[in-house]
Amino acid sequence: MSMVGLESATSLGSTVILPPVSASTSKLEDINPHFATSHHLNNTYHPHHHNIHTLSHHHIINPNQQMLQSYQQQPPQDFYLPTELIQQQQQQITQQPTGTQRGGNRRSNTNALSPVDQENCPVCGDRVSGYHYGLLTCESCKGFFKRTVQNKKQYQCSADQNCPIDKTCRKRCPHCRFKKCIDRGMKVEAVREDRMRGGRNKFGSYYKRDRAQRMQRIALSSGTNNASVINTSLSPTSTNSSSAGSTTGSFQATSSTTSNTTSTTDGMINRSTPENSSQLSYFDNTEGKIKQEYDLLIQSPTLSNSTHSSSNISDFVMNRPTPNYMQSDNIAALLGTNVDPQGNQLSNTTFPVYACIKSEHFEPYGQRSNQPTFMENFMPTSQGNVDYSNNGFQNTTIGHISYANMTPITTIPSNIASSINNASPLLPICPLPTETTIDQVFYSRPKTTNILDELSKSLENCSPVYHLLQKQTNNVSDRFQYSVSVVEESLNSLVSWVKHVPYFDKLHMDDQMKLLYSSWSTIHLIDFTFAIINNEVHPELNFDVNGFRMPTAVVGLLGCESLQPKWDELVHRMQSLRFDRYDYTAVKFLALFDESLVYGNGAGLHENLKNIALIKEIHASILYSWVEYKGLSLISENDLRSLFTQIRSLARQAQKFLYTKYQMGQIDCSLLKEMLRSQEDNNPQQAVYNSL
DNA sequence: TTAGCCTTGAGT
DNA sequence: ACTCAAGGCTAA
Repeated sequence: MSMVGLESATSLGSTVILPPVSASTSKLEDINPHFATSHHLNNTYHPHHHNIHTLSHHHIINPNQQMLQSYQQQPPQDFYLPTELIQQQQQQITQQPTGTQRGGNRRSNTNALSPVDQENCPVCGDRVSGYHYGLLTCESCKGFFKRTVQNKKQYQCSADQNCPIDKTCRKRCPHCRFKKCIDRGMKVEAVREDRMRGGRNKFGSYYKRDRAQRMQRIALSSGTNNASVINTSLSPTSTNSSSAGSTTGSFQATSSTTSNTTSTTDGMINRSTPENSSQLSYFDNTEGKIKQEYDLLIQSPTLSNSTHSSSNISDFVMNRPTPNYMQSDNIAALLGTNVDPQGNQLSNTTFPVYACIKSEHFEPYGQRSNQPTFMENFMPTSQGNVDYSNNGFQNTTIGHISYANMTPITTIPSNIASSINNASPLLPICPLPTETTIDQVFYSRPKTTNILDELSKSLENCSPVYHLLQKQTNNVSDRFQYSVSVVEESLNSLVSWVKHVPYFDKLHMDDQMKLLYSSWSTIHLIDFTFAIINNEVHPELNFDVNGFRMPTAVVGLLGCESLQPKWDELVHRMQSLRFDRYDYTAVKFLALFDESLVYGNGAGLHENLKNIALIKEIHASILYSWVEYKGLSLISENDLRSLFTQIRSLARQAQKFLYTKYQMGQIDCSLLKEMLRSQEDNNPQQAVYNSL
């Protein structure tokens, strides 16, 4: 083996790994402080200590893995290639000479139209050798992932847990490499506990579907003589009628041209995890019935052969984004999904990182019929009261609000039962909040805990503003383009971060996207404004290389320099209110959980939010906490609301400015374009931001 | 330890 | 019979 980078292999268990490169060169996606230093793992790998520690062995659940990240340009519509074309393409793949498809050299036939040929490993950028543990990866990352899970290794990063990972330096920091594997969607459950070889697992159908989509995208983007066939498949009649659960979207012919070049420092890594990656949804309740259900399934023989009805939990285990967002599932893919094919909400789902599974082949699961289905766990039992101890609502609070004393109902009239699926995941099963309930929630709050305290913990996951600014120093032609590139990076960071925000991650993905669409510019402005007034970044950017200067605030204003006077006013007001980190946290989360924000004036549109009640609850709680915090300084709630509104208004004006730039074709960033496009998609009749 | 190649075996 | 994603083996 050739020695790569700073690593040198010595004797057993003593590979020396020198410190990774500077954190400033890391990818935003790698910054994931939620990544648990698993205490499930036995072997702690300390590169600097040259030894291996043995820790106790017990399972952990990493709440971070609710959603898979996907970094590919996403389809505008939910349509598919004709089955014949897909089959044709599959034949091209399978008609390769046997014996040449081994290991890393398989799929070397360049004529084959296969994802394996087209993709780079989403972890390190090396050549993909096939699906491994839920993801198209290279052989080395497959092996690395397998070793890590099988041997329960625990690594330690000697830097800031955001080391870049690419083909040349993937060996330097196994901690960050594994983190990236997880972040990109590799599934520890696919590593067999009993190490049984061969056979198939329940991911098969997912791989098949994903492969079909990839081939479709490849076909669409290749612009070959298949084009005529493809185009006919894109008729409007086929775009909106896809059956839920059967598809995961397809690909836009023009979208792939810009998707893989998003500014990142480890440019070798294409954004190439499975688009619309499905995820395993799972209750974060070790004792819970849901997990038992999950385990039962995941240890089961192949699902496709199971005798289960199609409506059992298996439908929820591998779930898909809803077709509604196929036109914008760049974000959808980044967010992942926690909705089931029927569009019901899967809330309170987390992902078992170190739940390495037993082989599926030997595990009996005949008792399954005695287990409640996933949805049954949400529903009242017919025998009596709901058992909250096992349904995921146990000890649930919003900040300082406890719902423990709520009385569940035992039967639900059919006309309101359907609303339960859209109800707050934080509420016990209770079809409609009563006045009493609301009173209890909002006016009898114990002061021991605070939702902002809870939410603020997730801020550790945010990329600092200076980091965003630092990363965008190349290929910048002018101030506006620089701003746009930073905004794009900021959006990447935002989407990464938001997945780990408490409560947000429990929302239906449709809601998550709507909130993101309507809050991104405000959050971006808040981040930059606070960074400036808090002296985290210099108020002026000076580019020696490019020869231009600009106020940092302009970046916060999405490149709109004419808004600077208004921004100055805002800052003046913030400073007069002694705007501090707590205020920053409050405003940021108010912006995120703002149901009234959705789509500008959005008359009635907020009703489209599936979890409107929860979002309102959270918003109110945040405001309450903020008022409480500011209470001693003679600032009224209205002052705070007004400040928030002012920030939001400014951000929307900036967004309006950017939208005109977008219409003029001056923006070439995929995420940003999606954000700007969203206002068209969702509100074509209204000039969304006319309400400013 | 890594990573490329090999073996396996349920699914098709 | 073939596929392909698991696990295994082993040179570096």
